[in-house]
Amino acid sequence: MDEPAYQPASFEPQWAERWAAANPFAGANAGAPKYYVLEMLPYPSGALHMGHVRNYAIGDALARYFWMRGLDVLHPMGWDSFGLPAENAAIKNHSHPRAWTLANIAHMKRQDQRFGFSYDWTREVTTCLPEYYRWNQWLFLRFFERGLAYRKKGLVNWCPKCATVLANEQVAGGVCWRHEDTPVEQRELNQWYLRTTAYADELLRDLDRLPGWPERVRTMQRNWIGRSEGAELEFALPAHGDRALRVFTTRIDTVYGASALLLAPEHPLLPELVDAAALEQARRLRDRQAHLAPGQEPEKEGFFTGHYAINPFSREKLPIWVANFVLLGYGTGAVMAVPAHDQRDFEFCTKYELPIRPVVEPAEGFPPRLAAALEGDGTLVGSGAFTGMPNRSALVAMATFAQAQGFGKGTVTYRLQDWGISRQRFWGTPIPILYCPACGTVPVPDEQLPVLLPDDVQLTGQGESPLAADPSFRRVHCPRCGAEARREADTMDTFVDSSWYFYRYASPHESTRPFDPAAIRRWLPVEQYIGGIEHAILHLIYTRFFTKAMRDLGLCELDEPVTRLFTQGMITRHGAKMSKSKGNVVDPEELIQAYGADATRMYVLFAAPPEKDFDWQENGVEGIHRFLARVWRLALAAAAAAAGEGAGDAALRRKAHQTLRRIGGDFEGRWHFNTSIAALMELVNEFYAREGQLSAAARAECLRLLLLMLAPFAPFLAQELWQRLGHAGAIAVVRWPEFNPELAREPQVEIVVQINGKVRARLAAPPDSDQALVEGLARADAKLQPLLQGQAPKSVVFVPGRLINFVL
RNA sequence: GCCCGGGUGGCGAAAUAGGCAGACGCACGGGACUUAAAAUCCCGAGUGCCGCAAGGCACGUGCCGGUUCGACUCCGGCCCCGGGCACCA
Repeated sequence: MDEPAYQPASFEPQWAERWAAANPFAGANAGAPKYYVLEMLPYPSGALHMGHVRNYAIGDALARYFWMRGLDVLHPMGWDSFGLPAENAAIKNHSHPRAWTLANIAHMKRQDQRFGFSYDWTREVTTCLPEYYRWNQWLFLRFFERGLAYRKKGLVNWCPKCATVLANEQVAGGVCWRHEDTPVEQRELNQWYLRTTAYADELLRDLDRLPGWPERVRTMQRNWIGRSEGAELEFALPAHGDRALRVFTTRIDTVYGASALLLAPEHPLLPELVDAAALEQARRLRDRQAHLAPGQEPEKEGFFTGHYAINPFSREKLPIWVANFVLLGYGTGAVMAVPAHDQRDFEFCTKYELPIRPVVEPAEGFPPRLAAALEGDGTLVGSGAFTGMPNRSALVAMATFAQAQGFGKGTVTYRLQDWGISRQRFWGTPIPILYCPACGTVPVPDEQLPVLLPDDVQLTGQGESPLAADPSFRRVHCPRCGAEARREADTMDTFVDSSWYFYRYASPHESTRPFDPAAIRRWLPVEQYIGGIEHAILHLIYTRFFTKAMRDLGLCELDEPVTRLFTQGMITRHGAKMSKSKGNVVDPEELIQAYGADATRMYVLFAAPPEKDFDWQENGVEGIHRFLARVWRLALAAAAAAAGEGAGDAALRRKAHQTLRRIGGDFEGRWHFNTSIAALMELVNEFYAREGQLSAAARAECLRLLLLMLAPFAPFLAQELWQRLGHAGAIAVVRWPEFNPELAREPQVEIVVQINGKVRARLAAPPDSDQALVEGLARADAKLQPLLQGQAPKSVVFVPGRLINFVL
């Protein structure tokens, strides 16, 4: 009798529909300990790509496993649906960004459901809908009240292709994160900022409290925050009354060796010091700096301003220069040049023939070269009252002295800067602020939220925010004085949306506040977050900042939002990242057509450990399809049953329980699902090898275990066979089987006998045999006698169940 | 330059107590079934050498060295690949 062939298309869609209509998990383990597994929400660009499939296959396997382990699992999905591509598509199609976005969401949601991912769709969050973005506005206002949101005029990164401002985190190597061929320009604009620097220290310190995060990500965040301890010093400007130049240094111990003060070309004091021609020269230095290819270091350049400042320690008169390598955004935008103890200062001062004076004598053992003096510890020389002091001590003593004298103090400086969130775009959350000629900057009152995006708007992709050109949006009355006022026309960076979306999942329909604190206490923090490494310093710093800020606003009680973070590897093809422009994309939809959703997602897990990059293999999915068909035939075959106890029963049971141990270990440990799946294949191979020697009972029992273990990886097949074999209900809510160590134990093991590390014989022994027994067996072995030559071994190394090694 | 990863068959990989290197799969070869093909099932396979054969010997986890009875695994030095940061004072 022939069983029907394995045709996933004949049953996957039906289960997909049933699971979409009624999530089989919902409420199954209510009241049990919770497990919040979260995958980074996607931008609805149009269709799922293989990266999504990998991300969701990992999350879904975990969700399903922990469900079966009896935990109350929260596994939600949503849409990061504001952003530029929607706006560009709208310009192209003469439609509204909303239409394009919502159509994409509908399509991608169907794809998610077709894959059978176990999301709780009753918690779906869509960030471009007013019911979500009004809480962006509400949170912004709370931040504003606390001084965590503020507006300032300053130099910002501008991407000409995006036609908008970018945050520092969105610029890498001088180019836009979305347009890697487009250098970012500097513009001076009035922009809104979130005060991430208020949490710089905590964001850095708490990285040590995130052992569940990859070291790589923590390192990247540490570098990004870039804390350095040092001192700020004031250098008086005698020609400018009581004005002074503030300088940050980590080497206050070298202050007596300063030869000049160097200003960043954009330094705000510069216009007071020099004439228009010199300002123009400074501007050119800055521009040349901005247009460098990534990784390129320009030659040090600068010019003398004609002014002098007084070294507060030595009272020496130092020339003030402008230097291209001094950064306005770091420290105070001005440094003291100590050429004897800093490589960059050395290059600069050598070029412009400024004096070079060592003031730290290297400790003995250092070669008497300048390079050695640049680094390393030593004793101060030529440093006034501090001469003779070890430089480590001087770091503290001189800062203390400066503070006592009132011209400086020890400080900490961060590389991290405040997060510029203004975007000159339409498709984003409107910033809820008004500008009144009488009252100034006025927040929109809470009861007027949300500030809605208009439906009819001219999108051009040029110039300032499209909202600025919409008079009905812009014109408004001041809520304080009633005078005619103007609305802020910029919208928020979409990274604001994604900074707290997973809080919203906990109480997605809350209509009076962003989320219900009780629901947050129930579900947060996220036990396991899964996503791409590309967000290591964007999203993953912003969301940590939001958590801390919301905590200080009394909205939640968390210090950190995510306990464990997993960064999945990239899928490449022909060695390159998949992209439409390279024409090397693999469409998950086509794979479903050809091999089914189970095979597609299972291959992605089988191809490599999930944290590793892997290159797409054309016939890999086919191999998994073949395996699943093997399972199908095995489950539905009318196998000849052995009478009574089958000769293969014990061996199959053993293999099944060994598999249970391995897969359980993979889920609790490293998530090397490739080996979990390999273990399942071994089990199926064992089935085939033992076919005909199995009792009906043992066969049914092991088949049941196989299906349960398959459920996290190929849920449709597991469910379909579960039903066909006459088991009731949803396999997803069946308890994960208990591992039985008795059944998994080998009846006997092969012991490898070595002499001086060379394999000389093999012999069978009970699995828990002790050293004396195995040693006795080995000596009794006739072959071994001549090799031992009657010698008593110096020592015997015994590894239970593995080997015995005689050391002669 | 600094900081993280990584380097194992034709390919993806496995080996998480320092203990049989290459599980599992892809591709490949052979056989069974078939009129035939596909599908399926079974078998083979790191490299080299010896042997009619069963089998045996040597070498083998980027390179060099060390520790150890024994090293993909630990230690020291180096090479290569990928990623992050980078004139941060």
